[in-house]
Amino acid sequence: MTDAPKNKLAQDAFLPRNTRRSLPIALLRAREAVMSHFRPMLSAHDITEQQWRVIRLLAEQETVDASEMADKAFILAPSLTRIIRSLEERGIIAKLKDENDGRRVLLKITPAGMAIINEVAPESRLIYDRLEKQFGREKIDLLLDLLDEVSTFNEGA
Amino acid sequence: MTDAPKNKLAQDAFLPRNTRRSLPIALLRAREAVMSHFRPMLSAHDITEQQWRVIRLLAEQETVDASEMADKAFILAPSLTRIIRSLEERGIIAKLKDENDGRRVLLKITPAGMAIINEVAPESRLIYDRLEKQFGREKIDLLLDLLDEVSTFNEGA
DNA sequence: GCCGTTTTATTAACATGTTAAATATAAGAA
DNA sequence: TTCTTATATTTAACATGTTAATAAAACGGC
Repeated sequence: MTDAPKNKLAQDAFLPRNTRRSLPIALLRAREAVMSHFRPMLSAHDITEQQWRVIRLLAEQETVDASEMADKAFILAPSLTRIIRSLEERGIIAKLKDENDGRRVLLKITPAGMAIINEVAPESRLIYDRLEKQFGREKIDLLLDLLDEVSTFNEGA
Repeated sequence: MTDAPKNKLAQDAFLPRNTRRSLPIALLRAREAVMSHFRPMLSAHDITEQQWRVIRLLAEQETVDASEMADKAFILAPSLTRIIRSLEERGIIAKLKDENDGRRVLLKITPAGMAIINEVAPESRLIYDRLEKQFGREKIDLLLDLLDEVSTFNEGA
């Protein structure tokens, strides 16, 4: 107890918190815990988590342009380009041209895509409801509020 | 107002919540908001976020085997294999053999790696402290507690 | 000690994340 | 109109995420 270990870093004050109390890793862990409940179901329908985010937005809104999709599904443009290409090749979504702006790509769900939505959406809802029931609605709302606050205070930096 | 739009999905009850109240996306957004403060600094030191997670754990613990590293840094084994190879090639960490178990890979920081730690750790601490000050320590603690709960209730599924 | 099983790490293959650069179209100023 | 600038998307290049398969070493029963 008298000697401190020689091989420890000198300035403990500068060391980061342990991983369980590190916000970035805690967010990663929590997200993975949640997604682990959804991934097997999505995988059974041959779609990835990100592809599902794209597809389900097209269930809510007839046509969405790529920029709005990237924003709402929180997917970076280069990833979205690849996802769109893949989903289009598989006949799940269709690309349309915007008559008013030749730069934009409009996205639309196909009947095949709608079929996937109608299969996946209820299963997804069930899983989410179960999570909500186990964890508690109020706690989830509180968590969502806090997360929203974290997401929107970037300007002060 | 009399006719509902034809092209809307029939079973609204099955549709997921909007993206701002979707836990998976909310976690993703929050994480990105936090990391956006760290990424430029890490990038200036030519390391990625994941590489930093590996490096900094080696500042706390002399030697760590790959399994423990994967667990604590929350990095999947295949990703870790590549990160270790990259960091070793750059002389930032070293691989050792475990004399008691030929399967295991032990990791150790090098002097070059230690130099990086001594540069990055204080900057990282500053950024985190600023975030903590802006957001509030109690709020962060509450958030961490909630995230930890989310991360550890997997068994019930 | 032998053999089937388990564990640890790596490899393979494909999808996505990330930044920078390129391309095409639109918008605006001169 | 013409030129410059801004915006939307794509491409390129590299890093990581993700699952399945493989390889090698350890373990356990016999």
